[in-house]
Amino acid sequence: MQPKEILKEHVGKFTSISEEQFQYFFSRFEQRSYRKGQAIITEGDVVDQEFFVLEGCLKTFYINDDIKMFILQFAMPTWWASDYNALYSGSKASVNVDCITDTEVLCLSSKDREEMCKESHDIEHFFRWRTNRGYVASQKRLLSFMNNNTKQRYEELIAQYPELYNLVPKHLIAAYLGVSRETLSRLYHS
Amino acid sequence: MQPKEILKEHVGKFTSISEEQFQYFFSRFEQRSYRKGQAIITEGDVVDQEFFVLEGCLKTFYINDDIKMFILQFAMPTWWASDYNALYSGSKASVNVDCITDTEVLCLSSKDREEMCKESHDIEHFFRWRTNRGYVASQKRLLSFMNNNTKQRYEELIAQYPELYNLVPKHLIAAYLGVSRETLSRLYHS
DNA sequence: TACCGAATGTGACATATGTCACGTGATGCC
DNA sequence: GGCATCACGTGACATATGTCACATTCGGTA
Repeated sequence: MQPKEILKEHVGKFTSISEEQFQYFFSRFEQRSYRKGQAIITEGDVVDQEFFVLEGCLKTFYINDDIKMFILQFAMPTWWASDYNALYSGSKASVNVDCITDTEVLCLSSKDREEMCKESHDIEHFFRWRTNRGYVASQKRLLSFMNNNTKQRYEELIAQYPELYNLVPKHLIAAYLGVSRETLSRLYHS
Repeated sequence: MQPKEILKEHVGKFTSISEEQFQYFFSRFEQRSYRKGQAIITEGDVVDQEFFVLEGCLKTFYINDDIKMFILQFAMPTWWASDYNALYSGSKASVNVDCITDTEVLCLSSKDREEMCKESHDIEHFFRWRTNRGYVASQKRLLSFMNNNTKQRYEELIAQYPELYNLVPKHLIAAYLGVSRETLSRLYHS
């Protein structure tokens, strides 16, 4: 499927906009290719863009003072990634985004997003529902963190994204679940 | 401060709308009073309203199969509370909302929210930014869960809401932090 | 081919946390 | 006044998890 169609199908899930308006919407995105391992956002960067994944897989992560990595999100196709705290507040990035595999994204600047939201009620509607969905997903993950043990969270993750099992090294899965790689390993080998 | 002024100041933080439009916005809310301990949303309910806290304190919580409570949010004045998963998806409530103290809220139905968002671009803009803020707060809490230990999370919470220290029983603080009340107690008594 | 580094598994041990039990003090209600 | 309930602290112990150390496997590369 072409990038334009992927985005259109995604937008169509939340709102109905005219073909003409979609063309305009799409024209504001810039397509980019990244290689496996490449960084997209690094801690301390000025963040003025967000990324819609067409193909491949990104991770959003945080490195603490003890050099431990925590993964906030794996961004699979049709998911958005950025440092939204920095993006919305104008502060410097406190999290990193990089590529787990070769990845194709559509990139949208904050300036373009806000301009389009101002010009078009429909587009603002789309972004409201996109964030609604993100908020609910984030709340669900929080609840899962408190309520489920590591094994349950692992199985939940793999059930939701079976492709992660072969795509992503286990120590990254562990960093997403918030446990050490040893603990994850012992979950299903003892 | 009057309810109308509290809401107006809150809305003004995210968007600038005309006095006339704000009057209309406000007219769609219904003010309600609840008593300490009273339930506002119970698991299994149909959820078609959200609540803006004017005064007092709510908690949003989940009870798991082992009858353990996990608190997703304390809703202080000018915060919103509901089961947003249920509210946005139309499913039945999976979380509960009740009153920690006597509480005054402004209540808005989903129907009214969506009607107003459709009628008014400015109001849709407001709700987009409200959810943006909620999303960022949720992400921060998730990160805090993974990165900080219980003591750090406790101090972070009290620094953010000093009034909680005297307002809320310690076992509820523990349920927010995701630890047992005994563990919380030992944090600062041993 | 030989070597290196990354990913993974696993044993040993320390630490954090949960669970259960019990005691105390404060509060509210009959 | 007396009783029940709740909030809270704390000791004892089990369990889960982190940390450190080391071995193995596998791909990629010189």
